[in-house]
Amino acid sequence: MKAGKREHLRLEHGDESLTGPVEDYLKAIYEIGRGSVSVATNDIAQRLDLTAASVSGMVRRLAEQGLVSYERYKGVTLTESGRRAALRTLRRHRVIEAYLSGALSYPWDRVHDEAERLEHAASDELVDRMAAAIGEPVVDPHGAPIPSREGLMDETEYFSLAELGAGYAARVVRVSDDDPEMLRYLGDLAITPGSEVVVISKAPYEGPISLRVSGSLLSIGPALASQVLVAPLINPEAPAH
Amino acid sequence: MKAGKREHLRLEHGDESLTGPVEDYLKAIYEIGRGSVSVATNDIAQRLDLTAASVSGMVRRLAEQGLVSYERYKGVTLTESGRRAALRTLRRHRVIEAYLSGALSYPWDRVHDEAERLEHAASDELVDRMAAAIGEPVVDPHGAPIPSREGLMDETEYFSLAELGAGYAARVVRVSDDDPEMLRYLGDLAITPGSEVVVISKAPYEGPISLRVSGSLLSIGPALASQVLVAPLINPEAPAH
DNA sequence: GAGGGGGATTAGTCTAACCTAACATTTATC
DNA sequence: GATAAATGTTAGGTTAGACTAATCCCCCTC
Repeated sequence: MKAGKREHLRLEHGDESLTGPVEDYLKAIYEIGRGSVSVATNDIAQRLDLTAASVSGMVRRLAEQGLVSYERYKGVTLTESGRRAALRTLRRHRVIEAYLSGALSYPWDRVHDEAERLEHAASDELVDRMAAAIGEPVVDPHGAPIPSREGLMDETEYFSLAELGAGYAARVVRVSDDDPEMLRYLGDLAITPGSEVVVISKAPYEGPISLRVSGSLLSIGPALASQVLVAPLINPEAPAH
Repeated sequence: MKAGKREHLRLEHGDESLTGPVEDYLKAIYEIGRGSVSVATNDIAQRLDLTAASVSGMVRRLAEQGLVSYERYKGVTLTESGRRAALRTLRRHRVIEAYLSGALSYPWDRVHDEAERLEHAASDELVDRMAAAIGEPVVDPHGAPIPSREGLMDETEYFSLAELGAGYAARVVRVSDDDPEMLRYLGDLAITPGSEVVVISKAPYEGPISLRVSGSLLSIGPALASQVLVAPLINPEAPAH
């Protein structure tokens, strides 16, 4: 059913040395639970493309290591130490993405996969040097915020483009980063962090959304629109949900 | 006795996807045997800091994968495919070292350890971009030759500074790269690839070697001198062995 | 050609992380 | 409040790669 055999590597760059898979679990738990909410094991399994049984096993080990708190059949929550580790990995990942894009002209649809591997091998020193070399970026190429060295991250939540009402203008702040094909498509449409969009109309019943983006008119489906986070512009009141 | 538990990671960046440990074995076999000579399992064990038993087991697996040819109690030799894989890893390692040093100002005594981890995670595309970004270097910061994309490497052999006779001048071409403390010391002495040394005198019975390096006089032991490879200058005949 | 010494191998364990299949628990529904 | 559906967990197996302890094989010496 699943990806099959795969092996692991204990990381030894600096701190407490977690394995690659452990870092991936912590990152997933953080991202699903937005840092604090309790997370279902099945959701972790889905995100990491593993079986639920594997996650149950790993989660128990994470609890033994004090990285999560966990009660059977209830969810999983990061402990303070797990949270710090997750943010450290997240910082590595996003700094690497930003560096690949900024310093080595990597196309934005390919930085994610490369960073996914490098984040487990790069030392904190390397990551800090990368960050310094490109001017201490605060977001990655997809607009995701980069945690600080100290483990602080901007946790502002944004509307998705799908939630924006007709007539409203907004600035794209972030797009989801793990589907290269989708990223290429968004890039073609000029829907990238920083660009300005105006919702011209929204067809009912999950219908297409018409937009103006940098002068041109285009139309996208709600599934895609929901992957684009925006900050509303000008309009005094927040758009209706 | 040894380093204990450690886990592994299947690499999936591009080619045939070897595990980190497998890449390390192939690299070690290549470096010990200079690419073609048959290598003793114990020598591999020593270099990788593993037990001989572990190496025996792994070498059998490598043979099954067609990466080495191996007959029990005889040595191990890389097959063509193993040789290619070794050179690919060596290229990754050295390009990364050169990049860290050239683009991120990493000190030369720390690039080795960082590259040792990154070489298993970086894709060939990333390595090629790094190489391009620093002008396609042909040697790493310690003077070791970088294999080409096509898997060709300069295999010139050099004398060590310990073999150089009194009175001879030479240019340092390469120093061994895996001992950070030694590298810092060599750096302090200005014994780095490209610098010119003259052997003033050599005390007998493994005694100290007096040198002139960039104007200053200094004296080093033969153990250190043997870690420094040089190309003789001017003098018509090769120095006596 | 009979030992010995040292290098190399096998035998048997261990661990992390995964899997499938079977079972348990919680939640939702009537 | 019983039962079905959904969700989660255990049991047991696999793999790569390491380890220790015990043994084997080659070759060198006498």
